[in-house]
Amino acid sequence: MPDRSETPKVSQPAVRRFSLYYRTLLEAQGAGAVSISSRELAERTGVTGVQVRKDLSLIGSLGKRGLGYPIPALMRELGRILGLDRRWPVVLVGVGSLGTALLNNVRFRRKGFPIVAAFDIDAVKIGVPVGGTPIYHLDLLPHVVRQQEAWIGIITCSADAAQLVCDRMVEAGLQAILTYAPVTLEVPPGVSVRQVDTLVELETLSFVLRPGRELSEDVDRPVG
Amino acid sequence: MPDRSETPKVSQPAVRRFSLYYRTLLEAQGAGAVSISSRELAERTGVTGVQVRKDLSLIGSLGKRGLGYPIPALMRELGRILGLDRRWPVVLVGVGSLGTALLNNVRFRRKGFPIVAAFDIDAVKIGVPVGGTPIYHLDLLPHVVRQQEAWIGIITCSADAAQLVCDRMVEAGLQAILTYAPVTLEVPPGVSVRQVDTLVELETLSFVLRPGRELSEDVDRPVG
DNA sequence: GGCTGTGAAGACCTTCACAGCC
DNA sequence: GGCTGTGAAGGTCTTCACAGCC
Repeated sequence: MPDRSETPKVSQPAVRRFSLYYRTLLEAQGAGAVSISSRELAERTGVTGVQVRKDLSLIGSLGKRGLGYPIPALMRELGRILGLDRRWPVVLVGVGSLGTALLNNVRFRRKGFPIVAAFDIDAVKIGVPVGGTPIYHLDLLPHVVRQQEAWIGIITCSADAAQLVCDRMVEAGLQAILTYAPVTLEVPPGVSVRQVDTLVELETLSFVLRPGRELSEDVDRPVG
Repeated sequence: MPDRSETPKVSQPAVRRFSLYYRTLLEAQGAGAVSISSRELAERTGVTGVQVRKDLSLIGSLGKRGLGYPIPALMRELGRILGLDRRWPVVLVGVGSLGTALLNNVRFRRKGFPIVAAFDIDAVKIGVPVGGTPIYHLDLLPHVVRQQEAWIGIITCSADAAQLVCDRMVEAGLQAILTYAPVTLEVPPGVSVRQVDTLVELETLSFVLRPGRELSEDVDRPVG
């Protein structure tokens, strides 16, 4: 079966690097640059130059030998592959301190991932906007998801409630979930989950620090 | 050269899974279990059974065929490998909303990673403890790091300040840094960096959601 | 029957070496 | 000289198949 898709096969690690490249290109463009070399892209993202070229060769021969890559064309392609050529409304459940921190971050809105609504079950929190985002009762989730055409949900509630919240998100039609709760979520096929867990990160660090390692060496810099 | 170390070579992905196994063992132990099968460990962490057995075989033949793995022995070994057999004091720089959220999380203290001090340069924040943690001026970092014997630092300041804060952490002697700032940090060899970036996670999700993918499929569930 | 342990195979990802273009 | 592009090699991680034990 021929691959009709315009998007080449790109691995999970490559997606993360693409995201870093895109950010760097945005900065370089803001600084007035019109093209950029794989070496500079590499230095500013913490990967090797060959890796950058290999990654970018996947999306076609955009680079000019001796010159580097044209920033506008590269951004257009990367943006298309990452799905950044549109706006992705996001909903958030769990308006605790972490949820509040995310709601106060204007970066997501600026980058095309506006948190359009947040949900909780605490009557005290409902109705009082945080960072300009309205807070609704969790029961309104399906309605708002449909109305706003949201596909992505963020879970910032307690570990105890996370699976229940996840189930309701799936029920409401969300197909991608980013969770900060320290539990493994079960989802039906077709739904993507990403988990951010600070404790796991700290334990990864204590692993490299623990006595017994022969020599300190750089740990790679995955984007977490 | 013979490997005198008691710790087998364990890959980065394996470390993350070990962390998940450890958490699950803790839960199972709390529920009164004394042994656990690879299948159950697998289901509760979202990895495959073979993967669990392969991982655990690295640390010696602790399992009993037909019975599963003895929880206490397994936890002891995993804990030793992850470096959880001691307490790791942590310092944090940047008492904004994200920093505050982390300071209010009691989980880190309970799990052996107490945030013993936080730092900022905003006079309004200095001196007012958050979540029981004292807030000092950034200039005191080296002193507190030495006094508390901290090795791990968390960066929750703005992107602009992150590299400077990172440099001061390294100067103060920290060897492991967990950063939430969306910039690639440069550190000397011997210092480990982990980065958590919500926007990169969201872009990873928009990648799987973008139109053009032939069929929805599960994205693996890496832990942050 | 249920379960662990492990060499071999496979899939995946990165690095190397070098060809090719400006 | 500077830089990109890419097949081949190398390395790492996961899955398979099945042996072995309770």
